[in-house]
Amino acid sequence: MSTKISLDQWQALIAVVDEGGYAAAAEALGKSQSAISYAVQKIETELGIRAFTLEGRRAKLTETGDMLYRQAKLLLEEAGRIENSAIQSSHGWEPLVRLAADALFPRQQALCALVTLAEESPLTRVEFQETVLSGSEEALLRHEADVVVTGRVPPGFMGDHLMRVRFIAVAAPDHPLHQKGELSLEDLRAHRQLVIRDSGKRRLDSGWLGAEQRWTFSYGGSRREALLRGLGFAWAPETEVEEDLEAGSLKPLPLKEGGERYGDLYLVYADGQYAGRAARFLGESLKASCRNPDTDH
Amino acid sequence: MSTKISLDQWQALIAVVDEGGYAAAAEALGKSQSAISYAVQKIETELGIRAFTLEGRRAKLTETGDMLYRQAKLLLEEAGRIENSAIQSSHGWEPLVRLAADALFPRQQALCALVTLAEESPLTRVEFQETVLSGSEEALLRHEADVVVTGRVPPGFMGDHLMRVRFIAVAAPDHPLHQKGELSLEDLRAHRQLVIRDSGKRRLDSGWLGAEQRWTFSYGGSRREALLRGLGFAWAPETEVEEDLEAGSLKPLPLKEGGERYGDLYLVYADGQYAGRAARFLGESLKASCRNPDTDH
DNA sequence: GTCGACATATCAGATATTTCGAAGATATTG
DNA sequence: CAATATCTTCGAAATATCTGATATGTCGAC
Repeated sequence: MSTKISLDQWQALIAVVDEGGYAAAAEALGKSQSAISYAVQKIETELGIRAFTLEGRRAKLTETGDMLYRQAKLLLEEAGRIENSAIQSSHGWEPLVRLAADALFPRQQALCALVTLAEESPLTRVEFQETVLSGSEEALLRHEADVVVTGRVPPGFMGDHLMRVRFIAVAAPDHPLHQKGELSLEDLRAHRQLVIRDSGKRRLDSGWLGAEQRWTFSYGGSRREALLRGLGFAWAPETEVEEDLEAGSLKPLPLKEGGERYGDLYLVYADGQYAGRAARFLGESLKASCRNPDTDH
Repeated sequence: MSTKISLDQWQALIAVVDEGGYAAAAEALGKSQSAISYAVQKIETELGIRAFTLEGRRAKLTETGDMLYRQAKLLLEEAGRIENSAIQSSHGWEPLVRLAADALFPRQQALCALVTLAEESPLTRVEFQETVLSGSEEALLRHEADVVVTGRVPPGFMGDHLMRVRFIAVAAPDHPLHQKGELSLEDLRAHRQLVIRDSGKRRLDSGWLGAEQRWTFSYGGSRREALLRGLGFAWAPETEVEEDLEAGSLKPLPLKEGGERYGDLYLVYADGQYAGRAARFLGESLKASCRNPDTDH
């Protein structure tokens, strides 16, 4: 493997782009302009390409330069991550754990696990991202989370089965669908379905059911509002609508067939066997909370 | 971003592991032994960890060191790739294009596109990997291919729809299923199904159909043999069994319902908009061959 | 136990690379 | 056209890395 270009050199290039100029880059990196200039030139001569062109008195990225910038940025992030994880692997708890959980996962259980973690390691900060459909997978692939609860485990990752989620079709009690007695899936097709938008960049249509009309919500809370107002029906995870069912503000649709759908959720560590101590602890807490759902608090 | 450790230092660590010792690593990198020692120590002091322990007179990786080794190896590969792609982005054709195509994709069309590429750029070498199910996705995620034909586009990648594949259930003419007249899916369940093994590390069961018995083949050719001998039935892409159907050595099963299944194939570039010239050309050829399947040769 | 072969650690000086500061080049601004 | 802003260039200085010699420690043989 060649590797003629050092990380410092890539960093110089990145700084020039991010800071908008050689001088600013030098400032940001605590070096002199000429050092930056030297580093960038070195990249250009070593690779035999031009990363910047002098557009007037301003440096402008070339097409090639843009490619290098993006890739190098990932490279540096990767390098930084390795160093951090090294430090954390020997010392105790990492300072930050990022959890990405599919919205299907009961929020209660996630919070419960986070509380358990906080009790064990109060100094570990937490970032909690709620994702929809491909969002959790994406967080994993982009290394934007350390612990992920997802419905699909991408190839190359190990997933622990966490729980099975039961979906039921629900609507407000005064919704027209509740006036018809037993329903077939065909009956649903004619009514408005309320779905939640994929939080991933690539919007996957989950295609639950080919309803003619569908309204899309970016967040479960707003969908619930719409459901309560009778604006449509939805396939919702049992746990999400439990309270509304008890309160009678939502009622399950009386489907003849296919009245239940299931989805599975898996626990995945972004760093596999090298997950940090806090990540591992959080993962175990999540698993525990799925084994004894009664001990919720 | 911290990045206290340089690529050269990581390279030293990697060489020590790969070559089995400091002295050998020095030899391999064309440096002195003390330089290696210095580099590794620098990593250890900067990160405050120990990568090696002296086990007797031999250096042995610690748990932490093992983690670093693996991650650093990826880091260096990444760095090398960036440099290469930079060089290629300005100069013409890259020297190597790696195509990973799902086995569902008609081999004829893949080869046809490769021939077109070879005519245009004879010096570009080609690596062609045939994958099954998650295998193509995995090739993409691990950056083991430049151009991928896959049934599933992982989040974060852009996929062009290439073609729709029609599956039909087939068996040899003398197979018991052909004696029964019209069949339901239930009838299939009782017979042996011949499936192709997922080529990804994580073996996904595609769960086409819950047959009680299934035999798994790692390669389509061997499954065909088994089909011809009447050892079971299979869901096969239309194009794959075309000839056998014409020759009468296989017959489609007369299913009452669900006699057809469909799968979609997408074209994905591993490097997105920065795909090399040859990769792009190959991708376009693949798309063209799907638009005019008649021009095959 | 003592010795030699082997493997890594350490040290001082040599070498290479990176950085700095100042001066130079070029384009924009008023 | 001067004043300003920005990147380049260049020699000198600072820093990091490397080398070769030597130290330390282990293993196995006798």
